Amino acid sequence: MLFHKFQKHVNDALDALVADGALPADIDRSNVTVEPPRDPAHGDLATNAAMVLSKAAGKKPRELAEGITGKLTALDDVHSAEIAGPGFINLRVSPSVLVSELQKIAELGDKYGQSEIGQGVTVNVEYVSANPTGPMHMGHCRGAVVGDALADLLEAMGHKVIREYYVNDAGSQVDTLARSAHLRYLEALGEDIGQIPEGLYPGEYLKPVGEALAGRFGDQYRKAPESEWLLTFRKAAVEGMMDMIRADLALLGIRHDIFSSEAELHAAGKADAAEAELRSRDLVYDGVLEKPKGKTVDDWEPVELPLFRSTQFGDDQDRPIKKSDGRWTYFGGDLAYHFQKAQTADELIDIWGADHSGTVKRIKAAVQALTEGKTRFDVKLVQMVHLLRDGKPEKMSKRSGNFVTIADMVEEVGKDAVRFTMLTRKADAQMDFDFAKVTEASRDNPVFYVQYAHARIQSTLRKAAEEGLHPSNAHLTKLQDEDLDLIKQAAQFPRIVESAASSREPHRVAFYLNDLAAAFHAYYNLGNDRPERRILMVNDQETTSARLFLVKNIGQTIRNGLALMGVDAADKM
RNA sequence: GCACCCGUAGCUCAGCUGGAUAGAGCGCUGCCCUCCGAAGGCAGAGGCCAGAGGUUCGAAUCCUCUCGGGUGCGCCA
Repeated sequence: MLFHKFQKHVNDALDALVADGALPADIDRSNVTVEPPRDPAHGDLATNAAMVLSKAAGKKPRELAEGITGKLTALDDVHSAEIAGPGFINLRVSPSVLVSELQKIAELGDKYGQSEIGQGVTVNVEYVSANPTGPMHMGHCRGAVVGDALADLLEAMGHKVIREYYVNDAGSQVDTLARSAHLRYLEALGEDIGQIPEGLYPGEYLKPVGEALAGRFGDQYRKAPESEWLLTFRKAAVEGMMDMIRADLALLGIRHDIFSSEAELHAAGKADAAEAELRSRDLVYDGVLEKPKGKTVDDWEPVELPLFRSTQFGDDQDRPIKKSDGRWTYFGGDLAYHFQKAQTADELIDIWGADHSGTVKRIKAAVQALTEGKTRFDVKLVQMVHLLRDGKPEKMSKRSGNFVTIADMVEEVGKDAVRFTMLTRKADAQMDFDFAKVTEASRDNPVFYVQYAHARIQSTLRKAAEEGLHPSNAHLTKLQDEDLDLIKQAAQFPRIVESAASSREPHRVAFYLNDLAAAFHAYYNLGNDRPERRILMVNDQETTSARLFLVKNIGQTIRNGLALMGVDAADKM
């Protein structure tokens, strides 16, 4: 990859200066960067090496820069190296470097942009993890897309990735679900259930579950006391909900490797084991919490509970792992769950909705305590999405009556628009999702704009083929400045993917693709005013073959980027 | 009261983990289709990066405080 190549060139130049005695051998180079400058007029790449190292080297930046440029200009890959500003070294790369990068795209195909920096490191990405009490709605959507795209990115970096969903099937909300299902079961048996009572789930999505239960058990549990059917109904209802959720996720192209059940976790004694471990290290103790501040609590009574010392890790207060009735708190289970995940992965990532931001500290504390700080653990918070239609808030769904489901969204605008749009904002900023705008065929809709670029490329290739013109790498020396500039844009791709993966910010790929598409559209339009800048020129088949080769691989790059976001590339539209 | 996130052009947002004169789209002004997809492109105007301190060769970016917006804060999940 082009950037690594020049990083190496700079590094070699520094080695050479060390050999010359011009630099101390043990100098810290970790801050040396090789990046494209913000202003293209400054060249293709710039390094800050001279500025960063000047102090330790005991030399003025420009003096050091002269030594470095001296080494760099001797290289074939370097067309020119100039010192600028406070000590930047601006590099222009040789055309041959760009041409070989283009060949690289063609050679690697779908794999262009991938890397091996993640080899040998397993990352567990937990995302969605919606409660199994109803269908997926838009509140889950962004986290689902961001988590899935992040998993794709990490895989592209060579990581082994485990995509995991934590099923909260142990809490009291599952009892509520079971009772709601029982009501639907009675309904399926022909009883008039009237209004769904307050406190139960009113959604019609439970009807099929009730029918299935009626089919399975007949009227066995019609009159039976709750204690006889609750467990059975819980299990069946959760399974029904999970089937529905899996189907909803499939609409978005999302599939998890593992669904971990909270109930099974407890049944297997994992929480007990985690508690015992933490107690042995005095990180869990029995204590009484103070009355919460800032909120009036009517029924507050001080109770002794097993508490995790999360304050030792920066949390505001210690957190209970069990309730006064002896059952595990959500946190108690989550703590054990993360410990379990850490057994099979080197790094953990959780994708959470911003409404859970208050619990980040305690779970980070727990992971740090349980893994003794050895497991890297990030919680990525995904901010709220406001649904709009033509700029006006839209909260209701026609179909479900009370909330907009993922199925509604995908049905209306399509998987690609949903996924791409969810990635057009950094995750920690709130975003608007306007039903009217995400399907608009215009410049300011990035989904369309990028897909249009790809379709335009495919169309050009088709048209060329009709005229007997084909892409070929036989005459790439015919490529001129504007062609090479487009290669430069494509050559950024591996770097962008790498930075998006390491910073855990999948939206960078979306913004990059928008830039690449813009560069292509501008390139394409050059031919409007200047016939010699057209891609297809029947009287110059050599240049045409080279440009077709270029354009074809721009298409490849766009496709690869879209694939990382789980978006299909259109060949025509 | 406390914690977390956000504050960049009139509007919606980027800003590559600290780099050079802060970018893009929309909107506004003026251009480019007898010509590969104009569903596109080119050019122009538009900024005290919320504010104040600090860190350093260098800050929109890191630290502290203030202001404004959002989210959350019980043994819920």
